[in-house]
Amino acid sequence: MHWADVTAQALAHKGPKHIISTGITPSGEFHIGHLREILTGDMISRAAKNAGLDVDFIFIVDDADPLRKVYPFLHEEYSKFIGHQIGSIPAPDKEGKPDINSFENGGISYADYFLNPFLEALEKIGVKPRIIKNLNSYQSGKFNDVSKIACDKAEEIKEIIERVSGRELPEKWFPWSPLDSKGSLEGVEVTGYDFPLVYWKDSHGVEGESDITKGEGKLPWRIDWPAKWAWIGVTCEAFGKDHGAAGGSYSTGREISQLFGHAPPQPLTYEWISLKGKGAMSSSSGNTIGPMEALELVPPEILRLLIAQSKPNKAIEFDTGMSLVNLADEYERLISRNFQEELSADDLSRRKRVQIEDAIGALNMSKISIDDSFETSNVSFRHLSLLAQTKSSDELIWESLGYNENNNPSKSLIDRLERMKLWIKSKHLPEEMRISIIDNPQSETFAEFSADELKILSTMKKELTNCQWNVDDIGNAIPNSAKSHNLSPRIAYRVAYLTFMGRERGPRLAPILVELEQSRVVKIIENCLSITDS
RNA sequence: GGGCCUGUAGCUUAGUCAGGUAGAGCGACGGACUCUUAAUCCGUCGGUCGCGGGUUCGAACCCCGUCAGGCCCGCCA
Repeated sequence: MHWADVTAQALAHKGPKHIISTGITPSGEFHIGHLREILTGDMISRAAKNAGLDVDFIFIVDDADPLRKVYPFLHEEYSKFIGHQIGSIPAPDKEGKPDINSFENGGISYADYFLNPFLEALEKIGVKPRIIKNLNSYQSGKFNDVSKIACDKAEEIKEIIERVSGRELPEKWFPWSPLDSKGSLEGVEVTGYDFPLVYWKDSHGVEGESDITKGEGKLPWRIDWPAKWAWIGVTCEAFGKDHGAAGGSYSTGREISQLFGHAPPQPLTYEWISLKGKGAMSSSSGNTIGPMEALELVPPEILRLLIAQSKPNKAIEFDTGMSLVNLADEYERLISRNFQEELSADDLSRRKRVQIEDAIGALNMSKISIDDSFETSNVSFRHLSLLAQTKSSDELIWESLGYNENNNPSKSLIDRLERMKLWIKSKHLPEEMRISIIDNPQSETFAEFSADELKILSTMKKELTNCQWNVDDIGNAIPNSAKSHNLSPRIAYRVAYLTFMGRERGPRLAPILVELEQSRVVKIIENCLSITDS
């Protein structure tokens, strides 16, 4: 059973109606690590729907959180906004400076600046959550009841956090962070509470009051989270391992949730996604691949497959090179499998059955829409990469794939080609996939050539010198150079790849060679022969 | 210091909750297609299940210990 189905089954035991939640703070650029948060929730939702449950899938945008510091991608001018809520401060301009002018004239906030592109990416990936913005929720009174309970039960909450997390809270600790005289949540000391007012003194020595029913502050994270569960009615939430550890915010949250009269949600902890060889993904270090950037390179199904095929508690190492190629290949293998036939095999072991079912589950989770059927494209990722690198126009590519005026390529195939072209142009294309002709071959490559191989190379030169310069004749010339010596064409291909590309295997040579000048190709072989002669 | 998660073939992993012959995919290797060679098909190789102990007729799985990596215990999600 797919991991999402396992969670869905646990939910089914609890009741027929569920609110599945995810949440992210838009404090900087989103990356595909954030995608795991959303997709994990999305996949549970999908599995729960398949199980016949009534599901509401939500994405809480934590834009009531304060700006923690001036991140490397921000201008120093942001230092005056430290501690201010990211939903109420200006978005950065091109230089990373706060665009105060624009913000005051109805421009977007810091939080929306980072959130909006992510929402666009989500749409392409087929994720359609109900968006709940935290700051607005506080301001519109959604938190009123839970905030009152929290403040009324301050001592109980303090006891839970100190006992469960094992840390000591300050004497003056209070479960409400008021906004100070400048609009910051930092350095404010609570001096009293009389519902609905919390009295405070800030770091500038100013005293004031905060109405907890008007969003003049917020609950600290460890209370804010279970408070959201309570007022929204969250029954299931996937969260990162930072929250999942014992003594972490889920541990304290599940107890605090009871104070609000709400059963804690079904948890699912997921691991980080790291960039291969570069450690955890992190917005501040610039060590990121954004969801939009990833979507420019691969179709959304493949991004979904990345998340779907790994169990949540497994760390994912991601890179935009061969990992993506392999993932794309994996996807193509999956869609071309005949699961019904595999499942109906007589000697099917239990293990095998589970594996097939997991594969079906992962594939279903990779669909953009639940109703999508799969399109078998008949062209592999690698083949498309070859065509995109060798053909001079799209028309020639479609022609090569057998399309014509009466038989047009599908929209998704056209999209794939566009992405492939971007990928080839980008820095992400792995060397292994890049097609390059070696004009001046390295002598080491030929040191081990056998007498047979040398004979073939020599014959190949003659064949290529004399043949017509078209795909068919070139295609025949290579195997013929072996056949004329009664040798396997396989050897001729090996020789040809080593000669022209410096490797043992590769894409079909004729379509590549035909793009080069005949004299240049012959010259390459001559160069090789002169090396091997000496 | 205390706690949680992860460790299975060269790589990605299933199996751990309910102990019963370690199972896939990729790669590698070999062969076939008498040849559209990054293709397809067939086959082969490959595992002291991190390590040590214990329980058991039987342990990847349960228990104890230990090593390695990650995370939490700071209003850093």
